Amino acid sequence: MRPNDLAEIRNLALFEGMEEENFSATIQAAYLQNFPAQVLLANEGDDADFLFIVIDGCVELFALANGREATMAMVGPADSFILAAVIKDAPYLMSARTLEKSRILMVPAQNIRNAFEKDGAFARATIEELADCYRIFIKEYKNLKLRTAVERLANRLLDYNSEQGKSGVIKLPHDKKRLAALLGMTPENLSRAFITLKPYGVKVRGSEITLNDMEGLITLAKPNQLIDRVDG
Amino acid sequence: MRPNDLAEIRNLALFEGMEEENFSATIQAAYLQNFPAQVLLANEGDDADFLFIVIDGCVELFALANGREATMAMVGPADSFILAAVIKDAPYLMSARTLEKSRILMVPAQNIRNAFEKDGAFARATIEELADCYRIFIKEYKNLKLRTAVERLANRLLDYNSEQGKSGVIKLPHDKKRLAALLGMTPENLSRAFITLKPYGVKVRGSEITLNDMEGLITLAKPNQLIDRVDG
DNA sequence: GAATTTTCTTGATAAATATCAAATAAGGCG
DNA sequence: CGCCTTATTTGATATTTATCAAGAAAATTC
Repeated sequence: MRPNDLAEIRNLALFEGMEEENFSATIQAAYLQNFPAQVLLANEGDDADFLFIVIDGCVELFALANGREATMAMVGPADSFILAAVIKDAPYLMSARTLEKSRILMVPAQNIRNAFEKDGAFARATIEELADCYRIFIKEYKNLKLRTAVERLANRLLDYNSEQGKSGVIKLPHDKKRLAALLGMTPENLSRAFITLKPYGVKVRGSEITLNDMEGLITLAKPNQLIDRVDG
Repeated sequence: MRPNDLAEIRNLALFEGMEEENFSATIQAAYLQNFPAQVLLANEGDDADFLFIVIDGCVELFALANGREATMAMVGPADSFILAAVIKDAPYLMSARTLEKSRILMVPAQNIRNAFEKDGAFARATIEELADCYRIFIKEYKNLKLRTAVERLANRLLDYNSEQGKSGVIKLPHDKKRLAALLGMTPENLSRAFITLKPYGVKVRGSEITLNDMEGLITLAKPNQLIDRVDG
């Protein structure tokens, strides 16, 4: 592992307050790996052998059942995933695949569990991290249960706009098939949802979306701090 | 607070390993309250002033948006709720109401946060509790995203059957309006879902359900350890 | 840059789910 | 018990979403 990488990892919220001794012991056992796109990192149902942390790139968390596939979340730099399974020493509830070339830190589950037994600061950081991830999923669950497909899309566009500097011009961060899966709809439906949003100033040109009527879009979307990541 | 109650609370997973000193400090500040049915205990959007723990009774967690209401979870004895908001010192993402006469322990949020700063055992118990609740919600999210309404009902019936001694005769723990909301459908749709399950040996007599064809029902439901609480 | 593959869109249709209205059943109360 | 309220079911219909089948557009490969 390069010293650069080490510093970057040390700065992750999860490891920040950890005692030096515990940090080096934990990291010594970890692997920083480069993966190409479309690699399966974890398989739903398998025992939680590793905690994963995305250093660079993008990972899709998904689940399968009854011949259907659901995208559960997209994970980017500085995000960990499947922490709860690692803590419970239980099977992963989600699978994970890289969507692009990605650098991933893999920490053996046992080391994580040892570390928060020994290190109070790490235990507290773990609590924070868990609470954060937990709240994100509660919001996603509310999103799915309380909103129609068009509303979910509208709010997601507002989120992307906020993340990308509120310029009114968005670059979709994933292809539309994946965006559809993330929003809990089919690709065909996503196309139609975009058409439904046309009267609200939403212009689609490939993966570039322009928002020309923020007022109108917000009226339709009704963004909500208790559901959305960022408020439009 | 009666000594009986105190012993009961001491045995809750969350407080079990806590140092005596921290436990009494935490509990001294807490309230054990009796509430009638239909009392709003927490309101979505409010600051997290209390961690709630159900000692007796039943509490519904729900959320509102766009004129719709979604039931998020049902909480029973020994379950805590809205722990993540308390930890993050952030607004509740869900509201909570008693469904029946209930005894609820209310611990001021600040005491919880103090306690896991000071007490390693409590921090670890908090991690476990959070991870458990988190995984339950991931499962619910998968349930909603991967299954049809009829499948969700079929699996819920199998869960209830497992919980209630696998006798093949179930007493629904909530009225059908609430069951429908919990399963993410309308009451009308729940009625029709029961009719759909009739050929699979599901007999409805009020809130008593009889399962006469477990084989068939399981074939339809395809219960899944990675979604359901208990495997049929 | 032409061919090929993949992604995205569109149209037609089907299935799932919700809504509205009314009837029925069940439970609580005087 | 009989009345009244609430919960549940049923029917008719509308809406939402999915599916299937082509096309059109983009991206990739050679």
